[in-house]
Amino acid sequence: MKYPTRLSDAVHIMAFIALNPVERLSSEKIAESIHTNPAYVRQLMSALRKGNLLLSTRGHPRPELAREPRDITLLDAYRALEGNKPLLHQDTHTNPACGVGVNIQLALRDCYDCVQAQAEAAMRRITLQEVLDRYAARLTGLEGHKETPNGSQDSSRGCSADGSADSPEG
Amino acid sequence: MKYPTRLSDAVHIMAFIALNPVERLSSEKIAESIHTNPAYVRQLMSALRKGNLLLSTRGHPRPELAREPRDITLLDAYRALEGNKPLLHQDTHTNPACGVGVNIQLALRDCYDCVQAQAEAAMRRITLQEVLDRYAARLTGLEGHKETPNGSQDSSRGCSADGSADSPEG
DNA sequence: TCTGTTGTAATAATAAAAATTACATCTGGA
DNA sequence: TCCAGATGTAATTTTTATTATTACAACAGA
Repeated sequence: MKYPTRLSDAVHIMAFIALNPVERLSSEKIAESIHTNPAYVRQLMSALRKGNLLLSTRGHPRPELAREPRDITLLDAYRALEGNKPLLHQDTHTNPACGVGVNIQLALRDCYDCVQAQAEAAMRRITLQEVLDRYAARLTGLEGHKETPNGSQDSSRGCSADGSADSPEG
Repeated sequence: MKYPTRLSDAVHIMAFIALNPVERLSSEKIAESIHTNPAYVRQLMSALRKGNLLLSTRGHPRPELAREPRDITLLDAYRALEGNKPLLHQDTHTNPACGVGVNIQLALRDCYDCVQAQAEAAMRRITLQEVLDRYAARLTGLEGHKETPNGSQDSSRGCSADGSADSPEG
């Protein structure tokens, strides 16, 4: 760290809950898996709860997902944790006396909105179920090496970037 | 701040150079517009130079773009500044003894790669020329309120997110 | 009541980003 | 050649978002 890992940790929490629907699941137990502390886990769970993704009650170590994994998207989690915070950040401290600079940043905002929209569209297509499927595929892959064993969602959909593959700058 | 604004500042620098092809342009002058210090500007310029986006020589206050604005994409700048750093970060500090946690993060990586690919595709479609066009549109918009006055690239292309518009979580 | 847990606030520690300082090196002109 | 002004770059400090930690009231269940 210290790059933000809230989204990763939040998905971790939800996946962990989905994978342990039966047994007691305290924030301490989850924290052990993430290798962090229980209070941080509870903070993330609090955000997920406010985002209507998680159900949990005080003093009761049995958190539940509020919806089916296939109805929880990465974007849902992102919104719950980050609100409307963008992935790319403008510089809002340019010289106000320099109209050129101000307008360049404003022009950039339109462009960043494009990038944000595409990224969010991708996040909206990724469900918790897909993460779980990929997780399961990894586990079986360690022994048999099959693809998407339960395929409740098309995990092999791929994600071709319509602008073609990565090009060497030149 | 302190969200990263390197990309924004780098685009600012390139746009500023494109808009001032004639006069002397010292790093101090550019820094004035960004409202930062010359050394930071030179650091960014150094990265852009190494990315083959900028030409400049020691002691010579006349930086030039290495390519036409329409041949410089946002992704080019991103690569020059950030290399392969992703927009979303995995948590690489999960408990190694917890196979569940490890594999969840690995499953997440595949998903993040999707998001990254879409975001980069969007960045690849945005050129410096488009930023300049939007800048020009803003300036004229302040008086006449016209759209894309010089239209060297279709600035009004828009950026529909194929996953449909933003949905209220529910 | 007692133990264990959650929900939440407040504070500290960590680390990435930007700001700053310093200086060797170069250009162009006197 | 010498000087002023600039760049390129390294090193250090400051700032601040993120995570870690501490603390505790409120609640569940036995």
